[in-house]
Amino acid sequence: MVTRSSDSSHDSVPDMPAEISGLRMTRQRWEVYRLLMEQRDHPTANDVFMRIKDRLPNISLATVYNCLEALVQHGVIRQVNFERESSRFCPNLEEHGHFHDKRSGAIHDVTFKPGVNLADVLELPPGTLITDIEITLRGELPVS
Amino acid sequence: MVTRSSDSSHDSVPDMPAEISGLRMTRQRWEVYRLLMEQRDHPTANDVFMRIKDRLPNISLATVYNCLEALVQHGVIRQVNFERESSRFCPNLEEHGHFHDKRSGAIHDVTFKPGVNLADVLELPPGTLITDIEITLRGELPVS
DNA sequence: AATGAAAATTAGAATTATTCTTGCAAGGGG
DNA sequence: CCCCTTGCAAGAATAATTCTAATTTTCATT
Repeated sequence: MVTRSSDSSHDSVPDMPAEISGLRMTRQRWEVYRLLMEQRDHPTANDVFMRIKDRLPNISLATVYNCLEALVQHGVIRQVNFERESSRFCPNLEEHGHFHDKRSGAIHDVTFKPGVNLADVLELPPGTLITDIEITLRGELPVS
Repeated sequence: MVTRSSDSSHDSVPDMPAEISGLRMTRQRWEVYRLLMEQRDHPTANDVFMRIKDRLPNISLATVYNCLEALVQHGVIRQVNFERESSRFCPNLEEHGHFHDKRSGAIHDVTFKPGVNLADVLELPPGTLITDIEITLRGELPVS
């Protein structure tokens, strides 16, 4: 009978670092972060809550919200909103938008073509400081 | 003492049409629509509710929501979301995004530079059908 | 290892924007 | 004028998120 070793040197799960981007790591924050990195399908807070119960059976939903907020505020993950639906969370820190495929319900990351800078294609007064951009698209991917 | 004439021929307020874009006009829908056209500062449903009480003292907030929803669904106005804040409403039907100025709190419409088509600058599988695009920016306009 | 302050977690209550329900009113076609 | 559909009002209900208060953990320091 094989059981999970408490010695992490023989599996692929990385050890929890003391902090990420200045955010002190706790067991809960780490597991939330790890889950997002491993399942990059833009889960909601409640999705995270349900999925994480395997590893942290006693975690509360409020803690999931707290962890997600802390990770967002330290720039480790991004929060994504579609209309008025529940917020979703995304570990992709590259500049990108999100495409919501009406057929499958899935959300896909969308990048700009090489060399394109969004600020360059918009009519903005010179000197405008852009701190954050959010692009969301809805539609249907080709059936292929 | 000058009072508002019940004969509309001498002021600039347009008469209520029977319908707009296939949506049957009612007094409530018309006043909501007119308010949005006249005050293009992206009000929330509650803003509309408070502002419209002059003209329709008995309107209910639920009716404001219903009217806004009907107008949105008939493509007469657009619904705009910033993060998880209350939805805002916008009578500008041109393709445009929204810039939220952190300094003043105001929201400004932002258009693309001439000739730019967003679908052309994004990496999307050929054949993707885009039905809706939402672009929101946050930052600071120059002090000027 | 014990101590104490600061930070994090938990459970559940509270909040807020929005939607739903129900009964009534309006209005337009026959 | 009557019927039937549609819209409106008022308040209840819902759902996502945030807040509160009490405990627990962490971590620096003794």
